[in-house]
Amino acid sequence: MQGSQASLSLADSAASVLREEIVRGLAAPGMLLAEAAVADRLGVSRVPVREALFSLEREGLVEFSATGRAFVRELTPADFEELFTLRLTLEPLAAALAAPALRLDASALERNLADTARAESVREVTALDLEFHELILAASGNARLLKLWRSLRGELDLWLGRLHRRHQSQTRATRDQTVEAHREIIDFFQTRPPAACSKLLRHHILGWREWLPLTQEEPLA
Amino acid sequence: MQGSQASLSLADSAASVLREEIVRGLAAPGMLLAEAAVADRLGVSRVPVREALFSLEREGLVEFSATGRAFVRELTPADFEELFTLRLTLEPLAAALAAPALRLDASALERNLADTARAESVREVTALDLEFHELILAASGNARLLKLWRSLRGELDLWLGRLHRRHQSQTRATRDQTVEAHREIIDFFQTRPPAACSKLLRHHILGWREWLPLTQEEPLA
DNA sequence: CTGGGGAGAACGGTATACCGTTCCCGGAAT
DNA sequence: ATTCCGGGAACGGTATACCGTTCTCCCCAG
Repeated sequence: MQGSQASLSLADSAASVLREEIVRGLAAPGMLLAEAAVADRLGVSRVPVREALFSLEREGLVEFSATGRAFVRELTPADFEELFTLRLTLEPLAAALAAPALRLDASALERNLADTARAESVREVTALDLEFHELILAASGNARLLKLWRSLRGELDLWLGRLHRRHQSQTRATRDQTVEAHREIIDFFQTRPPAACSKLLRHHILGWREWLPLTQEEPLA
Repeated sequence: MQGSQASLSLADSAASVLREEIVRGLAAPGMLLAEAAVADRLGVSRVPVREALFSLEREGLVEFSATGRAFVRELTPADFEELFTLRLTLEPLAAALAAPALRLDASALERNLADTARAESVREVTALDLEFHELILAASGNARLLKLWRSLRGELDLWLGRLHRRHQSQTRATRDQTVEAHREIIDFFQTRPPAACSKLLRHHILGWREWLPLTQEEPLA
């Protein structure tokens, strides 16, 4: 599956365009996203843009000033810590809940893993990595849990994009490491009880943070 | 700081009105909330109503059909289980994170407790109860954690409103029980380590669920 | 009585326009 | 040079209008 577009509404496609621009770093952090300007640039009216901005706010990519102006989100190391803490809580829970279902059918995870093994850029690996985790959340059967996780995903994309842009990560090493770790996770789901899967996820995320090229440099202009 | 109103926007006030109607049960579950009809009724245009509906969707009080029509949320017992599971995860985490701050200053919790002791209706107790928990989330220092919890609060209000409307709960018993439990929680924060506070919150929530007059009757027309 | 089809009403998506507020920059006073 | 102030441009909040789609209900055929 690659499509996922299906966004017939201008609001959705406007959100897609802006999301892409923000995550790729084409829109500088702190930059004003004036409704009229964006609308003009995208060739639509302000209404869909307005909705798109609200969506992006929910995703954490945009923040509003007290007077209602939208800006590209600024990220601080503290923000990352918050995200990390929440992943560390939500994902092990999801793993425990999803274990029974994934024991019966881990084919979606397997497909993702196969795709990851073929990935040819860090960007691709990162996207598939997040997708892998989202599959576990989805398999948890708790729709709200998945929704909460998704509300964090935009910021995650943003962070990873910035980090990897700054540090030219090694594609091969990144990919192999990801594949190996995910392989182990799938095997756990197939053979170990839910509690073990939960703990493994926790360690996986701890390791993920360890591995990230985190530095407290300036927020990147 | 006491205000917090400041909602000059029609969108916000429209959301408030609708929220109140939904939580109080004046708007039946499944009822269509047509933009034009609501706008007409509230004496505003469709634009602010539209935004209000999106806000309420984020709060879980409204759901959209595939074609974009807004309906008052229908709740099933499974929905409640999801909420319960998430509280059971998020709140102990928040308690652990908030413990250091609350050890230094639990005055907000104390004030809430005093108010609760004076409450004269189940509705009041319930509102103050949720407020108590939200104070802990706020004290965790993790803004996103608080945001996640808040995104569940609307549904919680909705559930509790329905349950208590159906079962005429005893005000005095409810209040005394709540005060006692919250008293213990505050004391833990003052004297025990974060891990103990975390566990207590977990038990508190387990007890809360136990106590609720849950029944699998029809979804209540 | 039941199922299918069509017409009209209902509804949401979007464009455009207006208004009050906020923002920003330059000039004047210190 | 710095601060304060004012005015015009920029921006968001809202109202209104139009259009295509979806719903709904009734009528007709079986």
